[in-house]
This record gives sequence, C-alpha cells and structure tokens, in this order.
Amino acid sequence: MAYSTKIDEKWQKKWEETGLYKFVPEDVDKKLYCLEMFSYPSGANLHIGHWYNYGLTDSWARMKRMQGWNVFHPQGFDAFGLPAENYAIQTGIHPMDSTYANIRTMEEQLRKMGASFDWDYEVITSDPEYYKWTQWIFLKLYEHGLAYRKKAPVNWCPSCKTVLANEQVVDGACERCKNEVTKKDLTQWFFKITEYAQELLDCLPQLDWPEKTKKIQQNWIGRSEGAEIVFEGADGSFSFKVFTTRADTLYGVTYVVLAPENELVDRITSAEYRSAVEQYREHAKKQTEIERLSTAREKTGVFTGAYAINPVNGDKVPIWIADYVLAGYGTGCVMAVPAHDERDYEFATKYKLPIKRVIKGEEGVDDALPFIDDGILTDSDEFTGVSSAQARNDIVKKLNRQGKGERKINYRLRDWLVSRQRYWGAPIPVIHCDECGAVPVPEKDLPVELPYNVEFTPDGESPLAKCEEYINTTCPKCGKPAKRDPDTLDTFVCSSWYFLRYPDNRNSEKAFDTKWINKMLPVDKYVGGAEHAAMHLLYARFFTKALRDMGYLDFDEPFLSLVHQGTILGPDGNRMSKSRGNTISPDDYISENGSDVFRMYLAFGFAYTEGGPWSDEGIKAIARFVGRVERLVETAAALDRSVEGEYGREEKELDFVRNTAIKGVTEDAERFQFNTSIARIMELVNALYKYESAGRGNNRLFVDTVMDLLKLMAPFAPHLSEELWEEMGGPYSIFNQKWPQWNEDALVRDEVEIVVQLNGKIREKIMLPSGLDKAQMEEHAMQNEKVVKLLEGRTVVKVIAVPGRLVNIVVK
RNA sequence: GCCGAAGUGGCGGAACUGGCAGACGCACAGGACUUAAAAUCCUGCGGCCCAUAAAGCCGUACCGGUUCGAUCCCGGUCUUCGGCACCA
Repeated sequence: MAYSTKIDEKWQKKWEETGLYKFVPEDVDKKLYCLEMFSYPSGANLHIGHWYNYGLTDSWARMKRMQGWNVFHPQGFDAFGLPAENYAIQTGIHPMDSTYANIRTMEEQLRKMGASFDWDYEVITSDPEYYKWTQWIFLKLYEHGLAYRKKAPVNWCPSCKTVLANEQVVDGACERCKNEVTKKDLTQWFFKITEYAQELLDCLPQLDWPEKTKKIQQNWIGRSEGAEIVFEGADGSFSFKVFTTRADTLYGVTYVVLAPENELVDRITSAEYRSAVEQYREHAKKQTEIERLSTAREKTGVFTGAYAINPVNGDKVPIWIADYVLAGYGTGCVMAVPAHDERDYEFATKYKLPIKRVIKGEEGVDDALPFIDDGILTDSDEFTGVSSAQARNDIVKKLNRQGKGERKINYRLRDWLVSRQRYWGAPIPVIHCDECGAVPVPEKDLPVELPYNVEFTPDGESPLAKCEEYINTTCPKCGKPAKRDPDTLDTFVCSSWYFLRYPDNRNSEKAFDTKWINKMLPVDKYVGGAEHAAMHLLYARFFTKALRDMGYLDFDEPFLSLVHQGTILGPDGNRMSKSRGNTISPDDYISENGSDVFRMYLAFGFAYTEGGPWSDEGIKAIARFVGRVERLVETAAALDRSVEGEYGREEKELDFVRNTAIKGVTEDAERFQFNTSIARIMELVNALYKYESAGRGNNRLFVDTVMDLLKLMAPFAPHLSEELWEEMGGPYSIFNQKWPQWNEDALVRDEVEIVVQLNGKIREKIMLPSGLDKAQMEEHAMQNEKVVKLLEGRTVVKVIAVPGRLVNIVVK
C-alpha cells in the first residue's frame, strides 16, 4: 500500500492498542527525560511551529528509544492565560469551556502527528488537581520568606488591565498586546528571585545550553560590583547610602540625586522647594515607560533644598531629585560625578552645577570631560596619583574603617511580580483579615478553587473581587469575616514547575514524590522557543533551586541540555501572523502527502535551530523520495535473503555508504542537525539504486542494507517506516529494534583520492591506497607525471603531507 | 550607545580539530522511455576565459594579517538579526 494518511491512521491505532510508547517506571535506570515546552491550547489546529518543535523533537526521542533508552516523553497544556479570558470578554464563552474544548482538539491533533507521547502523564495547569499544588508551592515560598507583598510602582498594562513582571515589558510596551505600559502604585505579591541571583549566574557555565541563551540570562541578572557609601545630611538629621561602581571618583562628587519615588524625599525637602518637588514627583509618575526610557530625552530634575556631606572630604553638596535615577536599583540614590559620568555631566551642564575633575588620563590619552574611562586620580588628597582600580579599593577600605562604606554587589534582576488582576489563572491562596492581616490558606483547604460564575468586565479590578461568594470568607486564624486575595498568579508560575509534576502527575498526596523525581529529573533534553530565555527558563531555574533548598528535591538545575528550534517564517520572510495574512497551515500538506512527508520536509528543508521562510518547493522532493524508498522495499521484499552472493568492489562501496549513513544519521540527529541526517539517508537510497542497476550480486547485503535504511528512517518517518518494515517481514515494532551501529572498518576505502598542491594550490589529484604514511604519500606525489613536469626548474623547499588528504609541495 | 551571533551558487543549505568549498536537495538545461503527457530513469549545473573541451584564473560580505595552506584563527569595515539600554 502506497504511503498516505491511511498508513498514518493504521499505525497510530496499532501503537495505541499495543501501548508502544508507555514509559516503563521499573526501568528508571535507563530513563531519558525528553521534553518540549508545553503549549497554550489555542483554538485553531496545530501550526507549523508546533510541528517543527514537537515533530522533530519526537524524531530525536524515537532515535533515543531505539538506542535503548527508556524515554519519558510527556505532553500537556499551559492552560491558564489571557487569550481565553479576552475571548470570553468578546464572545461570552467561558474560558473554562473554550480552554477544555481547545485542549480536546489539540490532543486529537497531536495524536495525528504520530508523536511518541505517553499521554498517561498528561498535565493541564488549569485542573484543580494541578493548581492545588501551584498554590501549595506559593505557600511554601511564603513560609520560607520567598513570597512577600509590597507596595511598589509596578508595570501596568492599560489594555490587558493587569500588572506585569519586568520580564513581560519589552521596550516599555506590554509583551502580549504591545500597548504602552504605565506605572501604578499597588500592593502586590512578589517572589524573591533576587535571593538566587548569584546562584542563577554561577550555574550557567556548566549547562549544555545555547551560549546565546546563557548570555541573555547573564545580562538579565546583570551583576555589578561596586560599593555602598554613606552620605550624612548636612543638618545631621538623616543619612542615606549611594551605590557606585566608581568609588575612585568620590572626590569629584558635586551633588547627589535621589529617585523621585525615594521615601527620603518627603523628609528632607525644605519648605521653600516643597511645591516644586511635589510637582516634579507627580510629573515623573505620570510618564509612560516609553517616555521614561527614551535616552534621547533631556534629563530633568529639581533641587530639594537639602544638602549632604561627602564622607571623604566633607564637601557640602546639594541633593536633587531626578527621574534618571531609578528607585528600584541599588539604593535609589546616586552620587553625581559630572566630570566622569556622561549622565551626570549632561545634568550638571543643564542645571549649572559644578564639575570637578578627579581623574586624569594616562599619558597620551584624550581625557576631555566627561572622561569616563579609568585613569589616574588627581585632586583627591592622599589618593592623588593612584590608579582608578587601586583607588576603588583603597577609598572603600578607608571608608569601611569609619563605618561609612562597604563593597557591595548589585543585580539588575528584580523580584518577580506574580499577582495578576485577571480571572483565568490560579487563585492566590491568601486571605486578608482586618485583624490578622494576610493569612495563608491552610494546606488542608487547598485548592482554592476558581469559581465558575464570574463577570469578566475588564475594568482593572480583579474579576474575582466582584464574585461575592468567592471573595467573602472567614479568617483561618481568628474566624472573623475576611476576604480572599482577589488576584490570580502569573501563568509563568504554573509553567515554572510542570516538568516536576509530569513524572508523578496523579499524585493526590503531594505535588510530587521527592524520591521519584530525584530519579526522573533533571530533564535530559529540553526543546522550545528562544523567546523564553529570560522568563520561563529563569523562573523554572529559580523554582528548582528554591524547592531544593526546602528539601523537596536534590538537583540544582531543571534542564541539563537545551535546544531552541528556529522559527518558520511566512513565505514573505516575516513572522507568520493572521494580521499579515501569511500563515501557512500544515493541514492540507498532511492530508495530501501524509504526516511523515511533512515531518521529513521540516527536517530536511531547514537548519533546525535557524528556521527560515516557508517554501513548499521541497515537499515534492520528499514525496518523490518516499516513492523511491517504497519501490526499493518492493524489490527487496521479493528477494531471498539466504542467497548471499559475492562481496566485491560494488558490495564494498554499498557497505561504505551504508556505514557512512549510519554514522552520519546517528551523530547529526544527536545534535538536532536533522537536515544532514536526511541527506545521509538519501545518499544511502541513491547507493542502493546504483547497486541495483549495477546488477545486484549480493542479495543478503542488499536486503540487510534496506532493513538498516528503514531503521535509520524510522525516527523521521515513523508510520512509513513501520509499514515498510512490516512489508519486509520485520517483527513489530520497528521502534523495538536496535538502532544500527556502524562498522569502522567499512568506513575505510581501499583507495582514497589525494590532492597534490603546489604552494597551496591544487595541481593534481591522485588515487592512492588508504593507510599510507606521510613519506609514502610524498613519494607517490613526487613521482606523479604532472607533478614532475611542474617541478622542473624549481626547488622544493618543503613538503607537507596530511594522511588521507593531501600533499602540499612548497617550491621556489 | 553597549554586548553577542551571523553573512557561503539562482534558492534551501553542507563542510569533523586550519587541509579537495558548494554534500544532500530545489530550480533550470539536455537526453532516455512514451503516439503524447505525467510519472520514472540518466547526464550537466559557482563565475570568468572559450566555438567546444582541456588547461588556466577568480571565488565563502569587504579590506588587510598570520600560515605551506584560511569559509574556519587575528585586526579593521559594512550589513542583518538578537539581547541590554539613564542599572550609577
């Protein structure tokens, strides 16, 4: 039967019936945890991106299975989130209804893809059985001081009507809807990811992750070494610390700047300047992120009327506020050294503040102000003449003795804001009581179930707040009437631990069994989009470390090895989107050619980690290739394998290609280089045809090679290979067969082509027996007729021979 | 502005650790089979030079360097993409 979706269906049914892809818990020693980032259940059918990620990672997993691994390959859904809720606002269809309907469709589709998922371990984050444990983790973090509430100016998306984490604000706009983000002062829940900033950095080097991704995390965490230095108020009534990386410029401080939001501002502002300061603070608050971030914008600020004392030289310097100082970084206070900092220079020039040079350039260096490089100190008391690097040390040491300064490391990373003023998410398991404050929901009362009957009026207030029977409850501590926290958790919280739940997804006693997941994790291969570099991947690492420190697991990192698939773009080279009208649906291609042809095309047509614009030119080629394989199998199946026949030159050549293919496919697929894997398979098919047309003297070799071909193809064309394997009389299933091994001896050809170069230019190619040493190669090369001619009248200076490759003759 | 990655035929893309650039395909051209077409099979296919071929020369964004030899290493330039962006 020629390959088509009929074959797909036939084998999907058989695989299902025979439980072929069931993970074997008893064989946990040989486990291999292969995971794709789970997906959001959107309404439409699987798109090319799903296929590219899931289909080809499945190919990798299938190869691993054939190599003897007990592959754990689960699948599930990141089911909470805004799209379902926005859809409900538009259409009135409840998020729960649309989400679960979508999940059913997607499960169906994923099954049709023919991937080796073990659905027994499915996880759906919106199931109460799952989010019960999301809430439990929240409580554990709270217990350990890693979840806390604070009032802070937070990112607010006016369109999504919710707050956002820093990671979800891209260029001052909402990552989801692209609208401008503003600041709001709100009391919100945060996770203390900053507690792990250093460890999150320290563990990066040993991870088998794309360097680019590690770099993104490194930048995002943003470690910065410097010092905190104490400035006293001139009137002695207050003091504050500044963070600086340039303690060497301390003698050049001519003013200090506080962030407008800094608490100190109220206390220190003098009556005379109060109204100006208030006005400025109002103005600063109203700006959108985009306005505030614009570096082209002129700096603004106002004087508070207060003065501070420079701890090294007693200088009295004015205290200003300006919104170029960020409240959330360091201490929210900055010492300004206009001579040696561009920002301060600009500000000082504008407001006519003094500029004092304390660093000179080394000999011959242009040190026109602002001079921001390291140099030699000047006008700095006993530090004059000392280098910047040295002075940074010495000045802080001196301050330290006086209790006025210390070394300090700051991180750019901020704590993770997890509250969301939306409905479709895991409720925050906290009760607010007038008497007792914020009281965690007792574990026995979990899950705090999301009520079904809720109004989704998007007005900035949590929908749950308007649901009387939900929001009103009693305080677990004192029993008096109290209110539930009206917010839900960021969906990234749900996805920060799902990989821990998969191996133990039915556990109703615990989130997961510690002993068991210590055996099952870490994930050995994790595959998903690069867009999660600074969000999901960072959060999941944080959760893993926090749970480890609480004793719930004993590994440090969740994902040992990470691969990002590339993006398949629209045919126009742009990202596929409905609004651009350049989306390509896999469905027609699949119904026409079968899912294996589609999958193989994805494998062959792109460099996996690069992706690229869609083009269907190559699909025909794969369909043609499938036909070639089918005809080959037809021939081979009719042959009597017991007829061995001779083993001569042709046989040796076929065997060479066969072993090259085994080696190539094994090594290339291992590192997700599927395009060259398919290329090696094509070469093998070409070689079989060549052998066939040359007379095919050895049936056994021919048949065995075809059997190997099918095994090599199986991961990439699972249905087709299973079918042809059966046709060849192979035992069910091809996926229970051993992955072929290459024979090194067969990779050595009798004769190899050796290049002869003259001064690095190729002049001749000669066939030589393989295995010759350098001297023998040189001898052969020098005797070659053409080479002899070329050497006439020249002196040989040197000969370089590379065994198996070339001889380079250097002449004058 | 800072940091990082990439740039290879008409196209998708190969090339292990510095050793024959362009594997495998697509497209195109020619041929075989066919009444014809489709399908299939075979051959060619970086550029220049050339009637053709041989031979030769050029060629991995650009300029230069190291080396017997550079797509690969080093310095500089350009372009594209990604990250960060008043983080003191």
